[in-house]
Amino acid sequence: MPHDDAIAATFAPHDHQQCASRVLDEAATRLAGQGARLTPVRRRTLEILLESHRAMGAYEVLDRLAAEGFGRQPPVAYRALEFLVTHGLAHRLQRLNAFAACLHPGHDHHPAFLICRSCDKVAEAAAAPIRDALTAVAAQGGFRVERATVEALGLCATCAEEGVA
Amino acid sequence: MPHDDAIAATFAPHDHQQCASRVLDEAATRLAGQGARLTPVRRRTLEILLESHRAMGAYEVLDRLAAEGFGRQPPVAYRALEFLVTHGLAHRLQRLNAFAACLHPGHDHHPAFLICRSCDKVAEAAAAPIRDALTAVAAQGGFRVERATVEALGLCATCAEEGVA
DNA sequence: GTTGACTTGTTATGCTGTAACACACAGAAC
DNA sequence: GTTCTGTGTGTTACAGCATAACAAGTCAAC
Ligand SMILES: [Zn+2]
Ligand SMILES: [Zn+2]
Ligand SMILES: [Zn+2]
Ligand SMILES: [Zn+2]
Repeated sequence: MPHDDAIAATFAPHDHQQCASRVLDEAATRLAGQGARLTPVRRRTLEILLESHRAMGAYEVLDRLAAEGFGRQPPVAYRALEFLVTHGLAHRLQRLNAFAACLHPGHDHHPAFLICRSCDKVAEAAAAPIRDALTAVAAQGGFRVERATVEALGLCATCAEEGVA
Repeated sequence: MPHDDAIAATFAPHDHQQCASRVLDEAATRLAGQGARLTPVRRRTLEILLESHRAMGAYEVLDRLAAEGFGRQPPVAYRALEFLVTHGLAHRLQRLNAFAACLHPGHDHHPAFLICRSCDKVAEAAAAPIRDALTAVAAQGGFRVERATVEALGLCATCAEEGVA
């Protein structure tokens, strides 16, 4: 589960090199434990997503892969992305038709997303309290929630401090 | 705001004829008050959405409109749908790339959606408690939520009673 | 070394959404 | 009543997102 300040850490300036390589290590370890293979395309795709905290469209990822000698047809990117999502290493953002690397693989695989409309960065927030509220409201109507999509658009602390309205 | 049992009412069998015409009346009244025009295409589009409690894709709506003598090109449907969404008479569902009529126009324009995976119907739930939880979690990270997308996939009471797993 | 599961690449196509332009029509200005 | 202006409706053409179906390479297991 993300710490209370995992959100702020995402948006604030930080040693992103270390941030990315930590996630990559965790990902490799995690996959090894599942017997899944982090092949070159898949690894490179994850690295590309990890270059920033933004979400990227599949075709944006594809352009990068193609430029580096991988296939240049859509399924190449979509398959790698689907693999990452399936194994909890990336998330899909419905609002953006885009993908973002998961920053704490192995924890909460259906987090709430906070998308800054100014810097475009995406943070993952603990979904449990939100899911609880949703489940409660739904239960009053006899509805059983199985999966929830929670994506918030707004302004991050860093952008707010810089005076973005 | 939806009543506690507005959710159940959506999924359970009911006098949908009356359900639809009530919404249509409210919509007309509401638009008149805003000086907006419920033209034939727009009205028909809303009626089509109101035929069921399901969400429809823009092209599905377009086919219907075209069959009834309206234009057969995508912008015809997208424009009518955009108008309805802008005026709070319909909602867009991100997960489904689809649109559904708003069942209580004028109340909570950013509800949480409950989508039944069995009967495909969509209900609107009170978003306030969920938004509060989300806002609180985000605030801990310094993030200010402006708009939130909350869409739950699950099973409605009616389908559950019918033994759908 | 052959089998079979998996991965990666391709071509082709389908679904979703928008930009730009032409015309019709209503109400205001004259 | 004519002209102007804004809004609405229709078109063509295109952009962006996603998948189906097939071919060929890899690699461990047998
Ligand atoms: Zn980082
Ligand atoms: Zn920001
Ligand atoms: Zn109804
Ligand atoms: Zn149902």
